[in-house]
Amino acid sequence: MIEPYSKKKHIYQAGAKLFHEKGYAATSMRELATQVQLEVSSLYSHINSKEQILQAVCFDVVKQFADGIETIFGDTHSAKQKLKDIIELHLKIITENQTNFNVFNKEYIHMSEPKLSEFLKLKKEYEKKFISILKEGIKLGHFKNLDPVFIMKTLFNSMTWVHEYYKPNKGVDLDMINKSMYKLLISGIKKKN
Amino acid sequence: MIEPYSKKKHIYQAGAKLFHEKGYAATSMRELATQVQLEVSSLYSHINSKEQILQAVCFDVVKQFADGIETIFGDTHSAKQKLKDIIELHLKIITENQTNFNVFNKEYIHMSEPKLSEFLKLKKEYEKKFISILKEGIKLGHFKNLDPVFIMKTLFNSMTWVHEYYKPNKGVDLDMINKSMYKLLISGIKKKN
DNA sequence: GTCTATACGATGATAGAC
DNA sequence: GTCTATCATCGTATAGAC
Repeated sequence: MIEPYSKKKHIYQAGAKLFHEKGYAATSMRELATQVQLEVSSLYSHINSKEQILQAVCFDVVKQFADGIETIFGDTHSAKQKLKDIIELHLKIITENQTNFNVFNKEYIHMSEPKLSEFLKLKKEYEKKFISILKEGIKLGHFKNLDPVFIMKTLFNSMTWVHEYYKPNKGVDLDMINKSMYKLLISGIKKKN
Repeated sequence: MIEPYSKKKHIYQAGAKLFHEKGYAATSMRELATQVQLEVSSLYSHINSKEQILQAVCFDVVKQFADGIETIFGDTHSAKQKLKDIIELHLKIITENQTNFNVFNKEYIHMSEPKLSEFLKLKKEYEKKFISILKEGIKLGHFKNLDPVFIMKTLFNSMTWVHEYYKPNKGVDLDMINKSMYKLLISGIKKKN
């Protein structure tokens, strides 16, 4: 293996899993220690604090969003194509980081300052680019004339649950989810006649 | 006042607010006591446990959903009209119970058995009625032929954030949100040409 | 109903031996 | 790096005086 087995990584992953299942505040270091078969105190040879694990997860995910939107934002496609790419980006991140995305989405609030503000800043920058793409599409008359913030929030939240649905070994793959979600979000529930 | 001031109700409301702001597990009884200007021990003259507050909130909201969908399910409207009513029901519950809805949506997991199972049963029953309405609309060719579970989950989550947007004193009222959301969900982001 | 006092287990984190 | 032992604090909840 290029990447050698790392106990540190193991602790981070087990931590994220517990945060996902029970919530950050309800997860104890003792439980995490049990999961990775160490005594509690031994954890601290690998990490500095419980919150450090949360920070790593949240920043990892928010950076994936930031990088993704920067690429989309920077290229020369139409607003319509960019929106399609954004939906694809979301679904890719959510399905590829099921555990981490959930922690990012629900538990970030438990970070303390100054990390919390740093995190929120990255999130805000992402949203600004998202909104400006929506604005462009509205201006060009391709998207409905609704508040872009309203559209963005609706879109973002509409996709937050898909990790529950994603079962790649049972025939529910990313491509199928992409197509269904795109149809639903772009042209709505109503069937054309 | 018809409804006399009740310290018990005050405690429940303050509790829900804290659960909403900090999460159930991260909220302490000491903090709640401070909020309602009592000593911790005095709280227990009004409530039996912290979890009791969570239970009250979660069951209150899930019953609003259950009652609402039963009415919609039982009447003679078309599937299209029923779906419109469901969207309206969601938005009404979310905006009228901003704090409680959030706790219901994010913190229910912290209930212990057997209350948790009881709660999940009510939620499931609600979802079944929702799905059967979607199935009917699909069968009649009014809705797109997508997995009704996929549609339901997307719809539900797309609306979970609107309490952040609802500012009735600043011109953002329920009627406006209803119209925007209906447009967006039924016919999508794409503008007709 | 509210208080003071307290029970007592769980919490995140550290010290120091090996 | 891992352990045992321990710390200080906080958690929910109770007992009993007033």
